Amino acid sequence: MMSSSEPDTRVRILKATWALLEQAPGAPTRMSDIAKEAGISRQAVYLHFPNRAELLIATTKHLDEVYGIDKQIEEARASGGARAALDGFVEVWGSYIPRIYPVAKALLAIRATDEAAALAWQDRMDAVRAICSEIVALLHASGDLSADLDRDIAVDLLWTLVSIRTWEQLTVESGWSEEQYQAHIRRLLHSSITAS
Amino acid sequence: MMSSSEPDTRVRILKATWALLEQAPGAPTRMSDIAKEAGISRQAVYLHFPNRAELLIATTKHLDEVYGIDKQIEEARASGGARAALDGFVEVWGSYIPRIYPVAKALLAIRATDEAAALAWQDRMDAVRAICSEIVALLHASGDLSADLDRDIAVDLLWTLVSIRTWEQLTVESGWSEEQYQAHIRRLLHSSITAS
DNA sequence: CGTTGACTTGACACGATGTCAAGTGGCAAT
DNA sequence: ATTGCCACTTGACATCGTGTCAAGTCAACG
Repeated sequence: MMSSSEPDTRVRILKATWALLEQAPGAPTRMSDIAKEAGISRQAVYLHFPNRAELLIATTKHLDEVYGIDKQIEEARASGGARAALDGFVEVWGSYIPRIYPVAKALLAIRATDEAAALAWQDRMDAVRAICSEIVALLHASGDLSADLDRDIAVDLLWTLVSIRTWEQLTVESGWSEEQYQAHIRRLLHSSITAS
Repeated sequence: MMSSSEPDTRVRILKATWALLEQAPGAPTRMSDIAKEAGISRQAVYLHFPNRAELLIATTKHLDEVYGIDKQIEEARASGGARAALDGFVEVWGSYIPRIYPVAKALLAIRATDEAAALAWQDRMDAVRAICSEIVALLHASGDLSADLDRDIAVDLLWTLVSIRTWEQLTVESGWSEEQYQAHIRRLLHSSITAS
């Protein structure tokens, strides 16, 4: 039987990484810590992931799968009109950010020194930007895009306002609740990128 | 003559740090690189700064002094009415960010592992927030603050929209020019936090 | 002339990543 | 039952950057 060519060790490592980062979002989280949490030796981690960066990248992908974020975003985008799509996106994405934040933060940190991590992050951000672009297109098509706003500019603006960094500043640094974040970002977007 | 109790070595180190970070905003920039750039031995750097974090902190303070940022912000705030103060702040601060960005980026990076760096950064951000708070107070006093915006919320929002992270996303990541950044942030603030 | 102080040289400890080599133990095919 | 494979373990080691320590150089200044 080759039902599972790889046993659940790989997944155990991913879950251990996730758990540790979630427990202490600021902490260093060494490879040895992760191994201990997964109940295996440090070297065994390297049998599954070539290095720390790839492990973190795999962890984010694992999270994407666990919460079917793609599907959720797709549903939000397809629901009702352009403005509803925008609001839906803010809600879905705004609920997702807090869940991935600890892992995203770690990935952002090694991005500075690791090329692969930088590319992986870039990929994710490009995906978010693509969604923003679709929403702006919807707004434009329905005449709901602010008149004095170039479409490319609107995409950049939307992408920045819903970015993880912005979320971080408003919640972690300013103490906003998840509800406050969503409500005020929604209002901010309404007043700045949609037509009055 | 004790005209200079400390010769210019300290300043040479600060300038070397600045120069290296500016040349290659993404690069690692080791202590040995800085020493070489300053034309001294690696150990000599430690005669002036206890560690990497303190060196980076001192470098940012040095930058603040070189460009008298405090004075510029003060001038902008005192010029004309509340809306003029807001615009002036965006201009002064928006011109300053690109200059300090390379050093700020390095400081942000070690913030994760270094307590002192985290505190130093916190201090700087608190100072920016204080300015945002004053501007919101001015807007409120002159009736220029958007009616459906709590004052605290407005401060957080303003602070986030003019943050270095937001600047980073719009210029470095989205390719905006300095002029585009200033113009669109100004417009964004007008449409979202001031009364129509 | 001698002392002081900034700087140099060279060595070292430490912590974390990543690599290498030699096991160990279970499970499966023949 | 024996053989061989495979995931994993154990332990050692190279590397790299930070920070420390100790001894020495050299010029200025009394």
